[in-house]
Amino acid sequence: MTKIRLDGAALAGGLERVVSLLRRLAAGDRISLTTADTLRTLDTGGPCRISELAALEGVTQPAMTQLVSRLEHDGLVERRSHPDDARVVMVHLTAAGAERLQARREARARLLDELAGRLSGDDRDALAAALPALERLVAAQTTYSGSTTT
Amino acid sequence: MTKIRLDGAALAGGLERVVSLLRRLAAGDRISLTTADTLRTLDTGGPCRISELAALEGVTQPAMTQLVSRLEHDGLVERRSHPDDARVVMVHLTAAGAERLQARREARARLLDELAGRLSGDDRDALAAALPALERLVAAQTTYSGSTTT
DNA sequence: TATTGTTATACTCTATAACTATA
DNA sequence: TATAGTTATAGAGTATAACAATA
Repeated sequence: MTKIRLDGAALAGGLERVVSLLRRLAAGDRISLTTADTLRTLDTGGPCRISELAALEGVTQPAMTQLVSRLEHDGLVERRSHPDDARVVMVHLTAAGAERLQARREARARLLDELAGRLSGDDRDALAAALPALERLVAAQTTYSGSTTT
Repeated sequence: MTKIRLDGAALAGGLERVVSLLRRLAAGDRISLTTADTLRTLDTGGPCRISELAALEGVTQPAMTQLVSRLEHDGLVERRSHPDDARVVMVHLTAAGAERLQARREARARLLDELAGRLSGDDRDALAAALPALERLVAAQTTYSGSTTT
């Protein structure tokens, strides 16, 4: 299509704007980015221990303990014990949590559908074609983790 | 390329993951998302009044007053008076603020370059081709604003 | 009287440090 | 002794309400 080579700076700028966009779309939301992303992690990756969730979300273990406590209080997740190690707490997404996440996604999808409706057909095609690549870009980071020392 | 029609839900899911990715990349950062986005807004849109910044970032006017005070204390922005209306405070990005933003972008660009390096050439092309569309998607929202009542 | 911004106060969320329980 | 998680305390950031200055 284009001969333009992908430039990290351009990509960073584009993604930076995406964050800005989503922040504005989610402005009316009660739920914080960390909270939403934690639910998303549990949804896509399945049950997870506190320490691993903390590492994934880039917060401390105590902070994740409290976040999980809030989510548990709201009925969105459940604490369960690990069968082989009594020290470990496995966090499970509840049906209510999955529903909450789904509702949030649908609301966002409606807004994005509306925005996408203002684009040209070519633009929409370009976005649709890039989604799988975006998926793999994120996967590359997840695999990467470990030496993310700033 | 693909015949797949752009689906708001798929787009929402993809963008959701992008946020997750960038949050993790920025984990070591001192600077918050709101702070970074405020600097970005000033950089791309030029000087701006407090109330407008607050509306753009989805925070209250007092919160923006305090954020601007912190940024001013750090030398990243400057308060100047509006020539025609003495009530208005115009917030200007300083050279130091622009540098800080640039440094953050470059660090991010390096990481993204590294991640993109693990993708196939086709994937990189797809991302490069989608960036202008992404740009226009964000622009559509900016134009939109006003009736974003949840 | 309406608008722009600031100050006062309370609440949420997070980090660091100290602690408990299990391996 | 090391690991997983919790509790205690303090600090950053935000919201609501009350206020000051200008239009």
